[in-house]
Amino acid sequence: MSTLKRTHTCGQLRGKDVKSTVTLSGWASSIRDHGGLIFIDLRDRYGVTQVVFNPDRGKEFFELAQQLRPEYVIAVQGQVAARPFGTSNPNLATGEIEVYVDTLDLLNKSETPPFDIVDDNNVSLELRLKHRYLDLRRPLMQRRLTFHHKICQTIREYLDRLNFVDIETPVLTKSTPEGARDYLVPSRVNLGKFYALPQSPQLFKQILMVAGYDRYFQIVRCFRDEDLRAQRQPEFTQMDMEMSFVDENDIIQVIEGLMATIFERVLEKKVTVPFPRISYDEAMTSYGCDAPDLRFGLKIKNVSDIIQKSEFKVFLETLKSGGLVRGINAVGCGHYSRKDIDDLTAFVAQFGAKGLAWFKVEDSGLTSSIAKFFPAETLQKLQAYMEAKKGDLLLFVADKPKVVNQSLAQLRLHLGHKNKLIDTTVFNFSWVVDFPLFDYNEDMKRYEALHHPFTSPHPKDLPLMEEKPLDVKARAYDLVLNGVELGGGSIRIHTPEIQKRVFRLLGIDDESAHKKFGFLLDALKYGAPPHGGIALGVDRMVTLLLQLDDIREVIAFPKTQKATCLMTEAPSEVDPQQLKELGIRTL
RNA sequence: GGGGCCGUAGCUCAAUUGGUUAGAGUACCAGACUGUCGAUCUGGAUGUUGCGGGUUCGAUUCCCGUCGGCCUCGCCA
Repeated sequence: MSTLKRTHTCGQLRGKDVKSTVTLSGWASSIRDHGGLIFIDLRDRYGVTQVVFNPDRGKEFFELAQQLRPEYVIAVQGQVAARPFGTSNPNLATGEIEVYVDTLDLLNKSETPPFDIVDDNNVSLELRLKHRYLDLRRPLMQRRLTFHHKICQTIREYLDRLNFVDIETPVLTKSTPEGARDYLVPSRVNLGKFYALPQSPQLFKQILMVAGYDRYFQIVRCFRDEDLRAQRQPEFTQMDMEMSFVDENDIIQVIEGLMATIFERVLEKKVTVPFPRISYDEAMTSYGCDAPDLRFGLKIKNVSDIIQKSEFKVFLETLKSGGLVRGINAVGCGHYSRKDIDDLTAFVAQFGAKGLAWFKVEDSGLTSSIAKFFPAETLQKLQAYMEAKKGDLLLFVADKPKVVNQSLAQLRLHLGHKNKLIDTTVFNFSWVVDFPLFDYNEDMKRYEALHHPFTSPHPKDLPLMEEKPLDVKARAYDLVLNGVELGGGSIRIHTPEIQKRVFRLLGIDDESAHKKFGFLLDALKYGAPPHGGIALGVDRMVTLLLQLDDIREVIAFPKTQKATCLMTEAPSEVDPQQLKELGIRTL
């Protein structure tokens, strides 16, 4: 049983502490045994302090010190001393001093860890996740999780200051088959019935507005049973908020203030507000996607008009069947080889593009294997319109709008990274606004909500709803950082009449609307205030602010791509008795 | 559900065209060493080449299946 209790942390002692007697606890990190003298880097969450064992200060503890191995847990008591001249370590915050140990307490041994507990150990994610307790012991991971904590703490303080109330919403709730697949939880006391884990607290926060909590927020776990990506986990955390008696600008201002506060307090950086706003149409036209990376150019241009004066069948037939021909000017890529262009063609093929037409810009103008199908005048127009100079490479995709946009959006990012056009030191925020309210699903032959079915249409578009639903704009807004959607929100529908009209357009009849969302429709009847809100992906935000590209690097216990936890081995089979109680049988 | 990459010592990797004793660095163990901080020096031990099958005189290498990890398309209101 240890009698030593720490007086300081391992990151605390400085020159001014010399001669004081201290006790430190932590993990033995680097052990350097010189035979007659042993140096150990003692590590805890706060830093590293070098402790020195000298046989002159007690043989008993020196012999014990010889038994120490990496990751043994110890407490030491001793005297702080300035390091001898020339031996201080400028890489360590505590590098001016060391502790001469008088008493050593071995609190616990450790097996040899499967990997070194250091920042740059270069170990596979698989092994790190299996022994996450060791991985999280690395200072790097401790800094990341602490950063995550500070972001959340700042969010809470900021919103509290603005009178927001943190209110918890249920985790066991009702399945809403719209949107992502639900995680289901069987109910023992209601055999054959299921709860769902929330994809977001969307409906509850609207209900809270009806209940008069005009400023709500929550840092809340959300669940979606869909396939994983580096940026996507089945459970993730959202900063969710909702306000009453507001319009788009109020929400946007609160969030801009929040981001500015986070940058100031946590990153100690300035961020310029307000953030630029770009319409959905402009985003799709110039960047091919609704979350454009505005850190670089290479804008997409529509050449459907210009190339009508050509004999290139691929282009002409695409236009005839309602497709588009669009392209980008890959500035300075005129030297690309046949193979380089083949690689780009293969790249866009992933997104459905059947080909990639190209022109190189030379002294004589545009050259290409397909140039012969284009009149000289058209080639000149093309070059001028694409703002192409000698040495540039023009790349075009002809296809259905969806394929053209996605291919070029990805190609643009690919070229941006490949040619180092992106300043990775900047944080570029923008709002994407004026989204369409509906999207047409070709496979299902029906309209779908682009955002979600509770998003309010622009009032001026209300008359268009039934005749031209695709022309109706939504009062929705997405926050984009460096080409990644940080989150989105909208002003909601607050009258049952409009909500019913939207449901009807989505093919949800009154009966099923009542079954699925009856409680919301009921609530809207009893004096629902106008309201709106937003939700931001916290893990995603932290990842971006730390300039990482994998969300698992900032989540303590993430899942693998197959949605398993390598440490706990969840999910796992359960006792047949458990299933029996739930009235469930596996197939 | 589709496409791709990977799996060799505790860890990170190598191993010629398929070739006979599967190597290196590091970690580990032992010894030496009173100013190291990636300690150093000397020595030592370490393999179901993910698993199963096939082809072959011979498989880490080629083929099929399977398990696991990663990337990606679809999916993610």
